[in-house]
Amino acid sequence: MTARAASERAPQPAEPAPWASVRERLRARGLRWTPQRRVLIDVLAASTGHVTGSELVDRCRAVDPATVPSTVYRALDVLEELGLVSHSHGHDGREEFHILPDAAHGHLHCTRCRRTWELPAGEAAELTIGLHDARGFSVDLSHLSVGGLCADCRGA
Amino acid sequence: MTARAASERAPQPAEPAPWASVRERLRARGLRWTPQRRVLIDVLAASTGHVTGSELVDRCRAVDPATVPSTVYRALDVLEELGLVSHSHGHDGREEFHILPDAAHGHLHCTRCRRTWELPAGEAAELTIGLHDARGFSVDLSHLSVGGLCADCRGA
DNA sequence: CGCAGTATTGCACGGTGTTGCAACAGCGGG
DNA sequence: CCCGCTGTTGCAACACCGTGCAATACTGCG
Repeated sequence: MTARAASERAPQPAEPAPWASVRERLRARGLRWTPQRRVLIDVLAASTGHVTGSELVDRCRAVDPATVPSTVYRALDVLEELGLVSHSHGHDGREEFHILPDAAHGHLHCTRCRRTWELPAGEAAELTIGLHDARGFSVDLSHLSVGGLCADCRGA
Repeated sequence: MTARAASERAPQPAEPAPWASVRERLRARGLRWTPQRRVLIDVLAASTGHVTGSELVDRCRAVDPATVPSTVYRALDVLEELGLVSHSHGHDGREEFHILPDAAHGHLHCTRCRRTWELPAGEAAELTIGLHDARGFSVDLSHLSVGGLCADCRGA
């Protein structure tokens, strides 16, 4: 039966370390563990990459139809403080949440095809360092979102 | 005085060339000159720097109480195509319009004090060139908005 | 000057997020 | 095991912005 080769990230209910400790992390801050937050955590644990706010609201509603948007958004604020998600604004100003940011990075999004890519810190280093030296400005890479045309769309 | 050095593009107050020719520029494209657009142009000509969409709506309403938001936003779209304004998204995803962009440039905004600064193309050159070379991605500088902490707020 | 054609307007409605507030419910203590 | 403190929720209302659609009014033309 599938032996121990389970390390191959397969059927995985996706519930690794970070999410498991959320409850304790909340308690440690005097914050509370509620059914609504549990739902959101479940949804997040089952998602990856980028999601918009309303998308998360929808998914939560799928689990618990009684879900209310404001609660989800407020819960996301809390989780952002814990560093479990980060958000930035897409081309249209809509919120995009980034789940479990493994490393600070920005985003690149094509104005035409709307695809997005991650922008590792390294590629933005000269900008961040330059601004830091020249102006004392400390860039928040996770909120950085660079718009433009991707290679494919430039061709067209 | 200052002789022919007039080439130094400065003296005009708030109603220089660009706005005066808007009507012709619209006509040249088969677009129309309407009272609503005139109001917006007046408002824009009297403003400088950055303004949010709703701020413009308010100012237009001050001139003509019958102003409707959707009309203003659509007019702004048109003016953006003419290159008279450009917009980007502020820290909160709200639209920020930049009037009469003299040169492509991005924005820097402090997450704490909410002040914003312009980011001249030069300072972002390494980023834009780097992305162009490495990924064939062509950055749209005018939509670039970099968040973070300004020197003052970093101190605090 | 009046007409026809089409760009625009106004309006109503939809989507995404935020906020104030009263009621509720975790969580620790007695 | 019940109590109370305080963090949270749900609701309702609001703000900002976009869009579909029918009515309107610029514009160029005859």
